[in-house]
Amino acid sequence: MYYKESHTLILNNIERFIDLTKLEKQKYLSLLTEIKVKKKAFLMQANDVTKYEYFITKGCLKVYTLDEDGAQHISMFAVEGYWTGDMASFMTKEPTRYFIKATEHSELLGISRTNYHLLFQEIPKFEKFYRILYQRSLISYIQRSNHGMSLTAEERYIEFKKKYPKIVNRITQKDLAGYIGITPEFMSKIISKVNRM
Amino acid sequence: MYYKESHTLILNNIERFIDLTKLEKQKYLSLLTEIKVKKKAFLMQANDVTKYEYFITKGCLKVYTLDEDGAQHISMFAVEGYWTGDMASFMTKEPTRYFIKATEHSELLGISRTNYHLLFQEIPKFEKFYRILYQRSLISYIQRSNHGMSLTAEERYIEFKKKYPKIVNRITQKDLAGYIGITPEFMSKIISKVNRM
DNA sequence: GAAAAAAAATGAACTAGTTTAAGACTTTTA
DNA sequence: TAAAAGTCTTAAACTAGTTCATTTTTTTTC
Repeated sequence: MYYKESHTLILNNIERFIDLTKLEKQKYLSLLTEIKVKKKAFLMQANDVTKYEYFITKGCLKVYTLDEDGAQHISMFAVEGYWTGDMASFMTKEPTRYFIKATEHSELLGISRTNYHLLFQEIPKFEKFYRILYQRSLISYIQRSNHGMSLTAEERYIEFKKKYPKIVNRITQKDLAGYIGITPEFMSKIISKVNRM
Repeated sequence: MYYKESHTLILNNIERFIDLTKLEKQKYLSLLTEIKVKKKAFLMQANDVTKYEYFITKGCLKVYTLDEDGAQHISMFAVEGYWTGDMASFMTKEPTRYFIKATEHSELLGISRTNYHLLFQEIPKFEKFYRILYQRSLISYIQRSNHGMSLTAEERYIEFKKKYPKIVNRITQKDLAGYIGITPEFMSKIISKVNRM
């Protein structure tokens, strides 16, 4: 039995934490929707009520909010193998404050709210999968929220490069600045300084 | 059937997300350990391998890391009704980088690593409980990590007061500075400025 | 309840990061 | 493939936040 590449990718991701029978895999895959997003297109915009949670099988997207001055505060870059979306809006049906924009042509698998809840009824061990997935994300966000408030911008940049060496080369300096939490001008200074060292 | 106050508190917390039978409640409570921590005593110190995850039934604790200069970077204040610990160390058995210190005489219920895993075998619906608990924590940490890098210290202070009005009065200004991510001196200036407004 | 220790306030000199502006370089689009 | 739009660099003037030092106030301890 062969799966297409995107399906292999998502099943491998899930089988890090739980085992699935062939039948369960089929059932699971049947609950997903394939989505393509062209470069510069939006997967989500502020005030949307988001209907899906997403798994990226190809490409790169940035998740961000806009402040009054129009500056982008980027909360994550999502590439192949990452999960993304706005969980708050997904769960509560409240409109989102986030934008999700493809920075490359991207392909995703989405699970709708209905199917997300159905999934737990049909294959209860997905509770375990999500329990562990959220637990791990939580660990890294706790760290990020601390570092954001205690490290200098230069230290955060060096850490980002170490933690996500593959992502650095796929995004613009401007977007990286939006993630690190500084202006593009200061990002430019930091990079030239760090490269000189 | 009556439960003691601390047991009522933790059961109510759990029953926000799942229903439990009397038997399940008894089973669950039997897996917990009661812990008391005197003011200024440590529940956890860097390099410990943490054996428990905690639920606070009384008191207040601060969770923090120390930097090279000895400054405390506080990641949370845990009061009655909150869950705390170091999930990374709890899960992986790696030594923690965190300190958890009681800022008031505190009482907690702890679940050991063994019992945590046993719990999922004995009462599988706890997977759901933790799935939702982690999901909600994740939502608020994502927000905090963004705000930490995009709001000014004054904005973060105002937001903290709005979000945790009861906690503000229980902690020192110095500790609040460690949470906001600034020096105690600048915290003092912000507070006097905001009060003047 | 006096002495000691810790927290809070204030101010002056400093540094990390912002703003504004302008020119060079790169990518996108027609 | 030329023009337009966006990105990157540099620099000068500025502001948010730090550091260090001192005094006052509050809390802890014996």
